[in-house]
Parts: sequence; structure tokens; C-alpha cells
Amino acid sequence: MQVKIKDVAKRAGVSVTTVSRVLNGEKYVKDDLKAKVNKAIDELGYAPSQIARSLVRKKTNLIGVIVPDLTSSFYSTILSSIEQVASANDYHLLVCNISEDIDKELKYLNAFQEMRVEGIIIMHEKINEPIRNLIHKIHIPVIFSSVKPMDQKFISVIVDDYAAAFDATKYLIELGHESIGFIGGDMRDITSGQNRYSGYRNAMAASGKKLVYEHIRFGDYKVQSGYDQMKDLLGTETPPTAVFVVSDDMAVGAMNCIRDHNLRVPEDISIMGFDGSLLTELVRPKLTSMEQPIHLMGRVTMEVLLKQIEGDKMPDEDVILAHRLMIRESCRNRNDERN
Amino acid sequence: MQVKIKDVAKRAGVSVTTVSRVLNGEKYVKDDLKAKVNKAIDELGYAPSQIARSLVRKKTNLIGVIVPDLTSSFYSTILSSIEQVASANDYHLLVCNISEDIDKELKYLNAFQEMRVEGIIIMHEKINEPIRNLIHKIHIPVIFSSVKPMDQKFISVIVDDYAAAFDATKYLIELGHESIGFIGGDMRDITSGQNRYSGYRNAMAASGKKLVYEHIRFGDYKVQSGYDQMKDLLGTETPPTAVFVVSDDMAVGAMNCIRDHNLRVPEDISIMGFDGSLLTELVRPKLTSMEQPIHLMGRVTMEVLLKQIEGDKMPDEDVILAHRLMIRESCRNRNDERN
DNA sequence: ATGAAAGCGCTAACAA
DNA sequence: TTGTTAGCGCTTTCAT
Repeated sequence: MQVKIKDVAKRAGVSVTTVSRVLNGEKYVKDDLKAKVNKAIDELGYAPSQIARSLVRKKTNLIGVIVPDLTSSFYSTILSSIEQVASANDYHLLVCNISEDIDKELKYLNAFQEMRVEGIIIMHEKINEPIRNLIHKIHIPVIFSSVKPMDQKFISVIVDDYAAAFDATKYLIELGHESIGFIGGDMRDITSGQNRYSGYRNAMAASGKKLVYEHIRFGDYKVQSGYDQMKDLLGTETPPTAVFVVSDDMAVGAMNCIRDHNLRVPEDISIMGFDGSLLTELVRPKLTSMEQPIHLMGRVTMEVLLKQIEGDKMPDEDVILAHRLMIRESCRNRNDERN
Repeated sequence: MQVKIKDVAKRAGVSVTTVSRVLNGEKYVKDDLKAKVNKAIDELGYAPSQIARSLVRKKTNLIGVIVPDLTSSFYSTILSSIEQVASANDYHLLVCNISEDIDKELKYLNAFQEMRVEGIIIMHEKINEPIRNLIHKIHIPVIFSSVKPMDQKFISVIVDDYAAAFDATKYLIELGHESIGFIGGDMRDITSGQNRYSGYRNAMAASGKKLVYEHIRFGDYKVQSGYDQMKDLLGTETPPTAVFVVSDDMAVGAMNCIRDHNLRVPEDISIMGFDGSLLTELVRPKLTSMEQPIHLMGRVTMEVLLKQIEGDKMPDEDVILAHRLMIRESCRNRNDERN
């Protein structure tokens, strides 16, 4: 049986209120009593029950986080930043790893509600109707990190995916590539699917390049699909000389595919990634990538959520973070080279 | 204000007891009442408070997890397996990312206690005195995953690190390597530091090879330190022809270092990793590695912990999982080659 | 089959 | 400065 505040009170010869007071650092307690209480706490190894506390204070200091894939370097990095800020503010993270399992998400969202989490962070945008309804129904601040779902009412911390993709493609064009392929994401995703694709298309159009639909493919952001889609690209009549791949994971898959076909990056084909994950520095050649400020994104997400929770202000606008082109080794400059 | 059981009762025209009964699926409730109650629940959007429930039931369904580094593929993979089993059993994970920050761990452990988590999983073995004391004091089942701390009383789910390292080294020897270097971990760690080093040394001794201390170095398991240590190895008079590196992350760092020095893996130097993480398939050449059954490890950890919690049995012995040599492309066979 | 009431461990008026 | 007491939202005897 756990020791409780009453036991401490008895041991110290004071009332529970007094114990509660020293526990919560109130001033109106004489030093000698305070000492007695602390002594009793030590001797008994007493730890106040947060759950009893939560019940009366109506405050749990819990944040629910829904991650699409914990094993992904991108998400786990965001998560670690979130955790850092949360922990610094005495909040704790309840984490759920839904891997495509939309039912699991619903189940968790319900659990979050029942556990009275004070805020919810979601890192994917495949929000279906029941989930949308649930989120709207429960009155808990919800914030999206790195993605923006269709629903206007939800706020997000993101980069401008359209502009980022535009800039990435533009860079490839400036490097003198004529034929630039594209490996996109899920077109049901606004942010990472549609917007990045639009950015690519418009950058191509802006410099008068026609889209070669044979060179445009879509994967699921993961390494293997980058590999598979690249394989298809290599099978086309005249493969592109550069490919913009909308996740670093897929980009690494693409690079491996190229290499496994005895071609070289960037000599034969240039690869541009997206995300700026740890992988970019880890592979050889190092991956040039359109970087999202991953750590900042996690930090800001949690900070904004905290503000919503504390009611300081409920920002009704998305937070757009700056993207940045990180030039490394996977893209070749074709300009001042003879054909 | 949140809607509570009383509101539901009023709305349905029954007592709170009855509501509670339908909530918990008890049988002694007539169908018409049950229907009324469920209707009221729907209309009100009622979600029972887990925190009130926990208080009376003395059951939180919470598990605390302490991870050394969320961004590491190894730990996040274990974590995702743990999450899967936990979630399937209606447990939720409270996760803490301590990056070297031992104070943070203590703080979290305290928080875990106050939140009345039902079990704790720890994935590192740098347990200092205050932490050891705390763990012993609080009466919450604790289990270590992938590591074994010094304290005999704690149980662990691990591979036999000594044997695994022995086998890895033996393989390199069988491949015909005469000069085998070693990049180890933190020697304050029993499992991943000392045991793996012993395995290496004894395998060398078993085949009559003398240790070349110049070829033995220690890092911190992370990519960068693998790179740095390898650099030192390359700077020795006659670098080894093979290196056993005790984490895949460091192994990848080592491979990159070799490549950046215009040498080739495995032609010039063979690299053997440890862990069998996602990275092994991701780099080129693919990394030969002594694999820990990462997913299984997470699963078993959670399963054993669950048994402890449910009191089925409190295993007083470590669970040793089988290691497996995964031969890929980073080790060269020197046997039937002319010098 | 249903309800009244006690109590889970704590905090916070309110009194003293 | 300290103590008494009434809840917090639920479950669970114990009656009925």
C-alpha cells in the first residue's frame, strides 16, 4: 500500500493541510513544522499522487502526441525537440505510434480525451471524418506539426512546402539540368503531397520546361519506395539527369537504386532530397536537400501549444518556418561542362 | 466544464451507479436503461475521466519509458515495438528522452512515481547511486531493455553481448583477416562496453592473434565518434584490414571516414557493425552486422513487464535473445585471394 | 436490477 | 499560522 498524505501528517504530528502546504511550497508554515514534515516525507518515502492532484486541480500536465512512424529519423527528431520543451515546462508526453492504422489513432484520441491531456500534437494529415469530428468535439487544443490537414480550423507549424519545392527545383534548373524528374509523396496529402508537387511543376513551367510525365512518380516517403520509383525512372527511355525527391528517406532509396544499377550520383544522375534529416550527412555522397528546420519545428510546435493551453493566446494562424537549401554533394553542376 | 457521470445520469434519468455499470459493461442492467444511458452519453459527448477512475481503481495503465536518444534508429525501433505491445494491452507510454542528462532522468523517475506508472522501462545502463536507490525504493516493476546495469536485482532483456562480439570477431578471423581493429563503446557500460570488448579480445586470443592496442579505440556509439576513431586508426602505421565496430551508427561513421580518405570498403578495409539497425540496409556497401533482434527485444521487454505488473510471475532472470550474424557487403574474404 | 452513500488521495475554502 | 471539511469524478459495497 502506497503511503499517503495522511500517513505523513500523522508521522509529523500535523494536519494534512500543513503537509499539503509544504508540498506546494506555500509560505505560511513555520520552519520547525516544515522540517518535521520533510523529515516524515523522507522517512516514509512519500511521493504525492499526481492522479489525486489532477483530480482536484483539473490539471494533468499531459500532452498527447501522435506520430506516424517512430522509426523515421524525421519524426523522431521532431519528437525529441517536443519532449525537450515539454519536459522543461513540466509537461509529460503520452506517445502513440500509428503506422497507417487509422483505427488506432481514433482509439488513442479517445484515450487522450479520457486521460484529460491538455493538448494534442499530430504529425500526419490523413484525417478522416470520424477523427475530424472527434477533434472538434473534444475541447482540447490540437496542433499539427510539419503537416497541414485540409480543415481550416486546425493550426499547423510547417514550412511553405510549395515554395520549398519550387526553390529546390529551381536550383536543379540553375545547375543546368534540362530533364528533371520528380518522386513525390501521397497526393492525398496537401502539404507534402500536393504542395510539393505544385512547387515542382511551377518551377519547371517558370523556366519554360515541359513536364515529362514519364519522369514523375509518387511514393510513400519511405526508403523502399524511393528505391522502387527510381527503378522505374531508370527504366524509361531517357532517364532524367536530375531527380527531385520529396523526402530524404526516399532520396536515399533513390541513390541506392542508382548505385545498384552501376550509375553514379551525381555524375550520372543528381538527387535532391527534402527534409534535411540526419541521413543527409550520413550517406555518401552527402545528400543535397531542401531542409526543414526540424528541431525548431518541434520546439515551436510545443511552445505554441503551451501558449494555447495557458490561454495566453490562441494563434489562429499557421506558423510558417523558413526552409533552407542545404547544398551538399548529390547534385552536379552541368553548366560549364562540355556536353 | 467537462461533462461528468452525474450529468449523464440526470439526462438519462438513472443513478450514477447505473451509468457506471453500463460504462463498465456489467450485466445487471436492463436493455432499455442501457439504451437511455448510451443515448445520453452520445448526446452529451461524455468521456469518463481516467484520472478519477485511476484514483479509485488504483490502476493507471501507464508505463514510463526512458530512452537515451530518441533520434537513434536503434532506440526508436525498440520503442515502437514496445508501444505496439503496450497499446495492444491498453497501456500507454510516457516517454522521456534523457540525452546524457542524468538529472533529467532522476526528475522523470520521480514524476513516474508520482503519476503512479505501473512499470518502467529503461534503455541505458549508466545508473548512478541516487537513481539506483530511487528505483529500489519505489515499488514499481522496472525492466531494462538492451542493456544490463551492474545491479543484480534488475532484470534485463538483452542479447549475450560477449558471445555476439566473440562471434563477430571470429567471422572476421575466418575471413582471413590478420589484423583486426576494434572500435568499442563506453567502458563504463557493462553490456555494450565491457562485454563486447571481452568478446573481441577472447576471439582474438582463441585464434592466437595478439592484440594491437594501437588498433583498439573507444567511442560513444554515435556516428561522429565512429568517424573520429576510424580516422585515428587510419593514422596508425599499418592500419588494420578489418575493424569490428560495436554499433551500426559508429560503423557507418567509420565507413564514411574510410571513403573520405579515398579508401574503399570492403576492398581496402572491412567493417563489421553491431545492432542490425535500419542503417545496415541503407548504406552502400550494405553493412555486415551482428544483429540484435531489435523488434523482438522491444516486444519481449513489454511482455515481460506486463507479466510482472499483472503478477503472473516476476521473472528473476534476464531474458537472453539470440543474436545473428547478418552478412552483407562490408566485409571482404581474404582467404582465396593472392596477397 | 437499481440506487444511496462511502471513499480513492489530494487541494482549497473557510474557520479558528 | 494551522486545522476542519467539503469536494474533485468516479467505483463499489451494501441495501433494497
